[in-house]
Amino acid sequence: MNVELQQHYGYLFEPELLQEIDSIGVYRKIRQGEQLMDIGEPITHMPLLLTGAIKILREDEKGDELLLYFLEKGDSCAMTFSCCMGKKKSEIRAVAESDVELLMIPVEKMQLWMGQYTTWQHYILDSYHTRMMELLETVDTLAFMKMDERLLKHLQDKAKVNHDDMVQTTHQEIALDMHTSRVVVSRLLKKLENEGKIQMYRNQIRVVAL
DNA sequence: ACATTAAGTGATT
DNA sequence: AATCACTTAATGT
Repeated sequence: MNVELQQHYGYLFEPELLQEIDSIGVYRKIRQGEQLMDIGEPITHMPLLLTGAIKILREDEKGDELLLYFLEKGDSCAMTFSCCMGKKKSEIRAVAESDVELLMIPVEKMQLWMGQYTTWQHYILDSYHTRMMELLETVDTLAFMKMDERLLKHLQDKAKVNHDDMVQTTHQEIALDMHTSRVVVSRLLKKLENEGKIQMYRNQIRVVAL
């Protein structure tokens, strides 16, 4: 049995279900920055995160991206639930935020388990709810917060999912994630640094205010 | 030493 | 807050 699986999901599922997940789930390791899923791709599997974090992005007609939320260990992607039922295509893009280990569960199995295991049912519904809440939070952030607040929140989130106050990124990358320009990011970052909330280095930012 | 990439700045809309 | 044009700084070859 996979150690990480036992560790992060052991308390959620009964032994029989864990056993099934362990034998059926396809173990995959993804390096940081690699893409797991793209917009328009059909969804065949559902990911169960074991280690690391994934960022979920939306894209507009022009190919500009916008970060929706992060997934961490113990999380799964809500989009798969709704999409795979009707054999729909993905509406989002998933990119490994850090090195990631995960188990891929075939859609058919996840449907089967819905009827077989109540713990699985709860997990799926609960996960769906959590994703929905996160989505609402990002909507709030976009609608009500100013750029400088959004920027700080983004850095804090990034620090959180990576479990490191040293965020490894460039101004350009942040700008892409937040759908703004690099110049704006640079200026706001400097402001945040003056306020003592962060410290800047090349390719790195230390988040002081967590 | 030179080229490339990241970050800083002032001006304009 | 976005864009342009340009400078400066850090890093790789």
